[in-house]
Amino acid sequence: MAAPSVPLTNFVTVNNDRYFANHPTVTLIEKCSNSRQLKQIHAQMLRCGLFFDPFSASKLVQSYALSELSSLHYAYKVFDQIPQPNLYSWNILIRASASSPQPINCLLMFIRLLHVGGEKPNKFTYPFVIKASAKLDDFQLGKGIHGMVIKEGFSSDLFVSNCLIYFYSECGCLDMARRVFSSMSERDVVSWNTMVNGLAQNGYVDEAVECFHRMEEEGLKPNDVTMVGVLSACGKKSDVKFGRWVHSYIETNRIRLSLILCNAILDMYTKCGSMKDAKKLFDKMLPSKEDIATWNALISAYEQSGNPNEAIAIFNELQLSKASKPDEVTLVSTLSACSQLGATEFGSWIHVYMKKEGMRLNRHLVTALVDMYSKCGDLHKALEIFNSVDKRDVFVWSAMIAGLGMHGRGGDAIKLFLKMQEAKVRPSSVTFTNLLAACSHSGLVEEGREFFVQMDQNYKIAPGVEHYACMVDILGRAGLLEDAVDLIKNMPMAPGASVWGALLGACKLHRNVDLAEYACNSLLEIEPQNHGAYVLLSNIYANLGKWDKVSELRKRMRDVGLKKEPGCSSVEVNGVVHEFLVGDSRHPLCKKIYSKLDEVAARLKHVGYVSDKSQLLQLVKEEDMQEKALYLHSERLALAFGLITLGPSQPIRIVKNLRVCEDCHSVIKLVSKLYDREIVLRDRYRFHHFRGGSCSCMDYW
DNA sequence: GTAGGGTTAG
Repeated sequence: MAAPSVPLTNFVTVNNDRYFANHPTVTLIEKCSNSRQLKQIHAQMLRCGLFFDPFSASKLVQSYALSELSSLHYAYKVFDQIPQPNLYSWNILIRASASSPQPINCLLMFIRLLHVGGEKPNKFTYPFVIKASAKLDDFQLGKGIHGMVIKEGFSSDLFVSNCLIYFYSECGCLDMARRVFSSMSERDVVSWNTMVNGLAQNGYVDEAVECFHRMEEEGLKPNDVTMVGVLSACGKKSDVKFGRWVHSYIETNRIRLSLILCNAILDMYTKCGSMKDAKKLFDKMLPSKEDIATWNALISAYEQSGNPNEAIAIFNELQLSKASKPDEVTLVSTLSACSQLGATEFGSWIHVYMKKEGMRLNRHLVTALVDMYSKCGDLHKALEIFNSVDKRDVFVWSAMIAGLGMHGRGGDAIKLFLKMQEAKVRPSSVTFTNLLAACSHSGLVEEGREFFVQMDQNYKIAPGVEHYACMVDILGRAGLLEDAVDLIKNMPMAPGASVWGALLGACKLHRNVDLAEYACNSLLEIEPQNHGAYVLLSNIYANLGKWDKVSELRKRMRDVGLKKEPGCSSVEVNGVVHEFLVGDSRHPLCKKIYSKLDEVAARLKHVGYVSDKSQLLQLVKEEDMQEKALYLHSERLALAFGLITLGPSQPIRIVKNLRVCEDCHSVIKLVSKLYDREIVLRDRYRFHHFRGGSCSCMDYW
């Protein structure tokens, strides 16, 4: 005789489950306050046969899968013991899996239900399966499910439709989201919220705001979730005036100030550049600090307002206080702060922390890691992360293209862009900015021109002012100054400061003084306080020996109350970032640093090196002092400190706030050879990898 | 004869 497939029991399987609906043991399930009690009831149900009643078993599965005592894994095991699970039980697991870290299980269960379930999915099944498709970012799958929804007659269900709007928005297919939304015969607040948020998330910010107004007109009362979407749109528009209006709207309409809503307001002010409003709100929020979201808001506020040191200080405070555990959002912002500082060691530490905590890499984290490793000079590591993930969205691709570009690997950036197309990921306007910047760093003129045309014609992305600036940069660096000027003259919008800045840089490179004066004056009309413009023009004059013009310019700077932005370089040693200003003597190892510089100078002289003083602002007339001024450039102090403190096999990674001057560039090249060191320098525009006496930029920057 | 959906970040 064949062995029975179910455990041997004396109990009879009960098919008429109605009988047990109000069984006292079943009603006890909901009263359990810990998992031990739940397991006791479970045992009792097995003993008396109640477990084999589908209704009672479903209540048990529900408790395991969805209550605070939940263990989805255990719920699955219990489910597999039920001889004939009812649709309710199936739906419980489908629902719980959709919002679990492995939404794929939701679909596996759905398929199992279709094949062996013996019951058809109902209106409670579909919303979760659609949600899981959205979380898996699987457009084809979701579309297929949408087809089933129509076929099975659930397309008029409010919940199903709302989920479909959510799904299509998540996949970036706003046309379909709008179509579902407008085909609905009734819409509730969730329908509107999903639409407002979907529009805002996909960058249709004006339409999101319009949708919010329409919602009001149609007599629906917006709630906190609606306002989060509207604020997200404000942040993306950088429209602080409207943002303040929304803030007061929330207060006058007494909309529930959930923590997420508070954070969204905070975030909006930060994005609009109003740290004053942000700080005011944050101080009011302090009592809820044990919540990670509030910490996140503060960290990201500092990070996004250009105060990365403060952001990291808050992160450390959070770690020390143990008030709350960092989550994905915390790490994204903190990684971004590391990117700004070039703090490789701290950034890598966060990466290790994530692995240790078993955090799943979401797309935001992947982007942040790729960005951090790229900007900290470790392109190899950035590529490793990029290659290790199989789902890449437009942000991940764009970040990697930017990374390759800033390291002077324009050709590889273009190859990656082609791969991105093979992967059928639609490039955004940011992708093209990064791609054009990559062409610029590598001097790829024809490729740049081609992409500039393609983005408009093939991808229907109209070039913005930033794309024009890149294009002017590409043409200008290559010496095609006339083409650059033509392009500016034919721009459909007013050329911004970035466009004139690019032209000015090109003029400096090619020593075109007339055009430089024109570019500089145009730039100063827009930004009268722009240090860089004065410095660049002054360098051009100095290059040509027009000292009278230099001093005239210096006077003009003084008149508008400007000082040259001091050069500042940093180098990270053992996780600590050391900062040096030009001519700095504040560092405790100051004496050693200067004697190292003397040694470097002597060795350089020995190999016949002569310094190039053409780029100095004419601060000092004496030859001797001029040499001294170069000598004191912040990147050299950082370099000397790196030589003293880092082991011979450790690369010296320097971050500078301004562009590296030509003389320092030559010196660092020589040092990399004489001292057999790998030196990575990040300046305001790009990376320079020095090794064996040459630089990855091929002296083109 | 049990039940469900939408929110902050790069």
